[in-house]
Amino acid sequence: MSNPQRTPLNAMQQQAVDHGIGSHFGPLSAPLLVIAGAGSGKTNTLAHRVAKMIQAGIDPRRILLMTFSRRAAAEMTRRVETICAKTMGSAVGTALADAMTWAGTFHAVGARLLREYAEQIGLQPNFTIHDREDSADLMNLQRHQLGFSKTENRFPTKGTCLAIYSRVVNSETPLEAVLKTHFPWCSAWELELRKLFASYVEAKQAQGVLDYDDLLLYWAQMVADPTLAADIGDRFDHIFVDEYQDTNRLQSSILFALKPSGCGLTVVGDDAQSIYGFRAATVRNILDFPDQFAPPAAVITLDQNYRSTQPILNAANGVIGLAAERFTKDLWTDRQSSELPVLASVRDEMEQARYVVERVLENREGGATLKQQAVLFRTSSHSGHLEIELTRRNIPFVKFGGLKFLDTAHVKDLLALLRFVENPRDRVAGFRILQLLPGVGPSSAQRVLDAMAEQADPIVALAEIAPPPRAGEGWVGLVETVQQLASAKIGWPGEIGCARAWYAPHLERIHEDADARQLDLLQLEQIAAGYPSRARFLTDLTLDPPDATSDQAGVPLLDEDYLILSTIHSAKGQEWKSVFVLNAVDGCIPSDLGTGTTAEIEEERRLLYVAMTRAKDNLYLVTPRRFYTHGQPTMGDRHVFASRTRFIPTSLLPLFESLSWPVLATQVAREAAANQVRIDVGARMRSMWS
DNA sequence: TACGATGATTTTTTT
DNA sequence: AATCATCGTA
Repeated sequence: MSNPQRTPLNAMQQQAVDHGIGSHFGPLSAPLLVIAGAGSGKTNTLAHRVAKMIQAGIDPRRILLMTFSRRAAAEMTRRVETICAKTMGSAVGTALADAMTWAGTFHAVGARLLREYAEQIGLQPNFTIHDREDSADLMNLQRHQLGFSKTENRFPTKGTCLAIYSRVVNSETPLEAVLKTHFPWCSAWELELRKLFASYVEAKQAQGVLDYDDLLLYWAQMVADPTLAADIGDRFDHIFVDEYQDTNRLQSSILFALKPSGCGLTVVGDDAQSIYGFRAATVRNILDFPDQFAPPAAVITLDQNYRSTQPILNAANGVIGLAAERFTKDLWTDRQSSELPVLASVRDEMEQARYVVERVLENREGGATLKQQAVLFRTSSHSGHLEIELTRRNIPFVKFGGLKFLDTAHVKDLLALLRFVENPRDRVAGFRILQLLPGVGPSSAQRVLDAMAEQADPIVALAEIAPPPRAGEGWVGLVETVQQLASAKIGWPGEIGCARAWYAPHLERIHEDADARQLDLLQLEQIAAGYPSRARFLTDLTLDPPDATSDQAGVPLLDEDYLILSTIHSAKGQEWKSVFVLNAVDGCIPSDLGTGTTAEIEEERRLLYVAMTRAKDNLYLVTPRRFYTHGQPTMGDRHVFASRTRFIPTSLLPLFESLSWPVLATQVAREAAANQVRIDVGARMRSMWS
């Protein structure tokens, strides 16, 4: 995330910065929508606007800034600080930006407010938060309890159930409609699903547990009460929302409840970059925003791009220009270049990996560091071959998206223990921990948790319960550890060391590669040391997990150079000198899994657009002519022939430089082969007569 | 009741 | 490749 623009603000940017500030509205300006195209200096503009408000006397603690990731929030505050420091003196500027305490994701801000208001809305303040997998596990428990796991026809899996539930909540749409449009193959289960969801909600409440959706849902419910809405809304003079195209109905409901008049509201986004439809985000939020208010919100469009060269923009505009729905703008730039984006055809994914590595190294020779280059892909697994090739050639890389550190079993085990101590009614955590003991399975665990749930103090109850019959000596160790952790005698971060000491022998017993995993846990302990308390650690980690994985355990040091590998989704808001897009073929982009509706296909098109617009100087789209389908029992061959993505039809080809790699492979090979041949013509001639 | 083995079914993207 | 349900065995 370098600064794309060092020149002064352009006219439109300045207008966005100044809107409503210093007018008769005062700093509490009328609502503003900024349509900010890719690379249009959005972050910079927004940071200037925030800084200007602070300079105008607004208390930074009364500014709410909601971004898509914590990383984006941190970047924004950093920029605000720089700007303030320049104009107000560095000490003052830094102090003011430090006071921007309300910067984070919707979910993180929601969690913080809910803890504060817990008592008033009937929540226990020490609630724990379930990540996606914990939620799925709880859903699974209810699914079993209701007997849906042994229906005659297969009942939807826990993941599917959760996805349906989540969409109902986030899109504020009835179950029936959600099933019909997004999960038609589950329509027959509507009645059972309704029952399941009811029981899921009850379980969460009984256990003092919230899932991701609850953070928004409870918040929305809270501000549905006018008194509370006014109370919370008045805490903020101004609310900024970034990436507004990727918010859902629930989020916009919250926003309008906080600021019903729209005064003090700035939202920023780009309708052409809406790529989170699968999370119930709707592009309507941004398109309909102006008309929510009377008079309508002001709209300012930033369409000058400071990032990419004109040929890259031409290609990107070409792709998005074929969208079914017309978009609000075309991007343009001053950055001329004679280099067209490359469309490289390679034999298969192996060749693709080699091609990318060759180009990356070549670029490095040309002066670009590894960090200035990124490889993007639709699905996490698409980078598999590349990762192997990079490892083989000792090129360091960091991967964003896909499987994470926190999703590994051993990390989850350790966190579950801490969460169980934090909230002993959290059955998913308890279930997991209890079953780590040899001789304890689902039913023993169930019994223990039932007995704990009945008592006022579950921790005390745990010590008094008769141990499960086959739990053995491990039982005492667990009980003692839990009590010790709960007693608060050790304190934070010492507790995690204690938890790890208990877990170590189990890790040893369960996993072959215990040593490598042990290192992960040590790293977790390091991370834990940076948090003030157990509660904060658990909350922050689930809401903002470290999102990178690399070939080594842990992320390389900051001063090391490494190549970026990322899913397109995780690449949002970022930019690199050179960008490679893997598998630009039908079946990958668009993914053949979700090409049911036109809306889904359109989202895939925008995904390619997002990927292309990350590039500053060089863009390479790679298309393997065939790739191997792993897993699915495809009839006969395990590979499938691929064709160029449908989003780049022949009419767009002039915008690219098409090439095949390895260059002239067959020709070179033929020449080489011809060179190898040695025949003795003379001998043949002689033998003709013998 | 715990737990390993076997056979069937499968969605990707993330706070 | 991975997960889930069910069955057989201790």
